[in-house]
Amino acid sequence: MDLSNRYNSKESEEKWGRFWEENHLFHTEVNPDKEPFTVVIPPPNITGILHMGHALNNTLQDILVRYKRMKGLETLWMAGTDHAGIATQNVVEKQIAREGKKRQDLGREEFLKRLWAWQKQYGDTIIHQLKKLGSSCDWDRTRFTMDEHYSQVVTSVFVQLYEKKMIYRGQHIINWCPRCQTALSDEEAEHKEVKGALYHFRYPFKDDPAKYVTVATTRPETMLGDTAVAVHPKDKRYKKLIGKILILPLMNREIKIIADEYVDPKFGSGAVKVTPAHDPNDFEIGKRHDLEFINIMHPDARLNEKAGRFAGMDRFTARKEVVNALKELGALDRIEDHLHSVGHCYRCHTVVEPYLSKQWFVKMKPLAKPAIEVVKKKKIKFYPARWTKVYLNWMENIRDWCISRQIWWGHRIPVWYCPVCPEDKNVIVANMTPQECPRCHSKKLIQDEDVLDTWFSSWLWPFATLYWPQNKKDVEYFYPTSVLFTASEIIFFWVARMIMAGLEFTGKIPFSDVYIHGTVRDDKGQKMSKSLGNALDPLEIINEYGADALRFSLIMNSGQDLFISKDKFEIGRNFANKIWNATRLILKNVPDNMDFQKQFAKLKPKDLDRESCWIISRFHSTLAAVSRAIEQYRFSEAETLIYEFFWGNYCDWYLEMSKDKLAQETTQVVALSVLEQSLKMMHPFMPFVTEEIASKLPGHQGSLVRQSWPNLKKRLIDREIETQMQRLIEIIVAVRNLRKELNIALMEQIDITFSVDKEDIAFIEDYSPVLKKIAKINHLSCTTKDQESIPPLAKIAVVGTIKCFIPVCVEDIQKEKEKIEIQYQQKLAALERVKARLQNADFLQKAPAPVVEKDKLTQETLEREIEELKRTIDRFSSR
RNA sequence: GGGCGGUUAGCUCAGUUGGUAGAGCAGUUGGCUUACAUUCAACAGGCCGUAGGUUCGAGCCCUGCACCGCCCACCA
Repeated sequence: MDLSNRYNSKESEEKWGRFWEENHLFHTEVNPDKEPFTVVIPPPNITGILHMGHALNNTLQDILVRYKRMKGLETLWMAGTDHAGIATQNVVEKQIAREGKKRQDLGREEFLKRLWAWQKQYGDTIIHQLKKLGSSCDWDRTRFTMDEHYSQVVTSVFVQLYEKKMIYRGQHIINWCPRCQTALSDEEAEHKEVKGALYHFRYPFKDDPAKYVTVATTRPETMLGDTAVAVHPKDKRYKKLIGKILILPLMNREIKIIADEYVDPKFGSGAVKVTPAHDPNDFEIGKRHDLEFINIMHPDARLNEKAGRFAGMDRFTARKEVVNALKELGALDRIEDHLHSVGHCYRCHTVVEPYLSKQWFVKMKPLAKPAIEVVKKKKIKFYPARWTKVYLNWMENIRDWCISRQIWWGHRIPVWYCPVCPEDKNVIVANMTPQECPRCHSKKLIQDEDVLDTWFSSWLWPFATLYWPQNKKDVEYFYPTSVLFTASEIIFFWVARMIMAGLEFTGKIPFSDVYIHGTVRDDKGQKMSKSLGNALDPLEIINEYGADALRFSLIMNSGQDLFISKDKFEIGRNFANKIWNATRLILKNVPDNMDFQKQFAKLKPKDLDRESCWIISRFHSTLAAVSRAIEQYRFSEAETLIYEFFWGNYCDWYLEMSKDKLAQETTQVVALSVLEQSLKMMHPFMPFVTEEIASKLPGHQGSLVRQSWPNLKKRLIDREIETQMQRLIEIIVAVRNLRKELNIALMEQIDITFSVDKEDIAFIEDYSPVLKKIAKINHLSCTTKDQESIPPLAKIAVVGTIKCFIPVCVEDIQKEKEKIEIQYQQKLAALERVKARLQNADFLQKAPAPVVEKDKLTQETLEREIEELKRTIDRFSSR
């Protein structure tokens, strides 16, 4: 067979990708004879394209899934995409903004049409990209979070929770994104440390305007909505002032001094301005003291008419203006630098505003309780285990979940309001659009405008994708799923909520293992993102290096967080190429129609040479370790083992030792068998190249996908021979060392003598043929230690108890010595020159710094080299 | 404020029952040996952050400290 000396990744990826898909090799069915293994994909958002995080996440899943499939389990990897409410709506809004339009210009219906069009296009794109990566999902089952059935499940789950009184609607301070113009959950507000300022203001007393109370804030504009000042009830400084009236500057509103335990007397002045409509703590204080709630802001964060003369200003403009105005009034006490954490929208990074509004919430405490239990009882385990604590800590302090979003793209909240019935009795929650109000039979019902949080659908993913609850057969067989792969950022958003939903709705845990992998960063440690311009595009890497190279290299680096630069992908590409070329060597030498598997089965140990026994033993040792590593989710370790075995043992030593025996049938059979078994072992990691190569082996049929994982044969593991071969390798390295020292070319035949203990004579004799061949030894003599006679002028290398030496003649040594002495003198002279230059520079102080630096470096280098040469000369003299 | 992770060769990192420090890349030297220059051979390079402790023995276990990074929290 004639094969190119470079592995062509593009060609075979296209070929095998198509082959797998056309033959539905990843398709799964309920099969009572087989044990099921299920993984659900973390559904990528339909916002755009595959990034490195996806590549890592899906490679990890694919390795395990392909491994389990080969182990004979009925392995379902559920594929799909997420509608990603806010994120997708944002990108489509940007798209129509280019036409100069807003979503309101299109209207809800038209806008949603655009979104569905987007979904059609980008949903397919991302699936296509997952396929290019080699992901072996059951594509026949591909789901989308807004599929009809899936949406029904979302609705029914909402209704269920509502009926259990676990969903409620209420006025609360929520995180509001003024740009997306929607409420966010606490998790969707990312807190970042920001250098801000703490502004101290003076609020004068009504009855004595000369006196005042100092309060502090990081958001001056909110003072326009203040309705009280709070102090700690036991604070001596303020005790007698409680109940007094202050005049709120700029607004000239009378506000009372109230006492509340919340206030920390040690912070600032010990007095707090209270803005119940714009701060969660103040909101609570406001409720406790029955204060007025003044909302001073429009949804887009411009101030409203309640803000007096500041109305219409953006919040940050108003911030400056309020400070200026207070300064003019003499009410500004001081401004301090202040480091504090500020919430940002996780989708558009705008500073979120604590905002009072009416939203839907899920009561989380009752859901969290069993979800804490299952993790504490180790029904669900995190890998690495340290994430358990992170999970538990969050769950134990969980707060209610704001699930309504003021956007259009998503699952519409299944709530209708009757305009006739009174305010608190007008809510109708139903699975289907109700025809009339059950109380007053009015037919003019109005549906809630809002949609549900994206994660309110994602949390059902492990079972809703199986057509729960209708498809009992699939659910019973494939659910609970086996393991979930995700990044740590997603634990709260998704993992925790899936556990709660699984327990609440199916009564079962959704998965038993959670594998948390690292984040992909650039080589400087920054998160990869399009906006930073440091993102490496997986598709570009696939194009340039190949999908297997991408996969292999990513996993190689996946111990913790990954710091990736482009050149890291060479290791995978080179390895794929190495496998390819090893195969070329073998195929060149074996007949096309050889039934090597059958012949291998018939081989007896006595038919085999030592190298063959060794490589077979090494294969099975590696296989055992690789299987164990995969089962324990130690994927990078598994790859290292494979790499060392295939390149370091099979190619570097076995094939080198066997090259000239490849005409012999036994060698052919062993070489081919180990290759074929190795391909199977490597297939989960590098599916394309292994398929391509396997297909070229004699007698090969079909695909590796459904072949079985190599059988571990412990009796073929021979520790003894592995140790012996290790020793032999060390000896060969030592001999090569000698040649290097003596300047003898690698290919030049040499004579060598070994001086060994008596019991090692047999070892040397046994291995002498291969030793002579690999180390290019012409004449090999062996003496025992008691009668050894090493000539005085020999080069000696010691390997354990074995000494090897080559005699050398006096002239050679003399010549070499002279050469080195000349070098030594030259370097010494050079050093003197550099030193002189440096001294001169110091003295005159006019040499530019780089020159001095360079000379210093040169001096260091020279000194090191001189040291080295001196040592060499000493060695010559001691002989 | 609480919690977690890291600190090992110039760079990126392995190092799971505590037993004489490893890989890849970069570097130096030498090889076009018809499988592979996406290669082969050889070399060099580490008080394993710091101070103590446990132990016959610590990169690994315990304690303190320093620096870096991450997460959580109602830090007006």
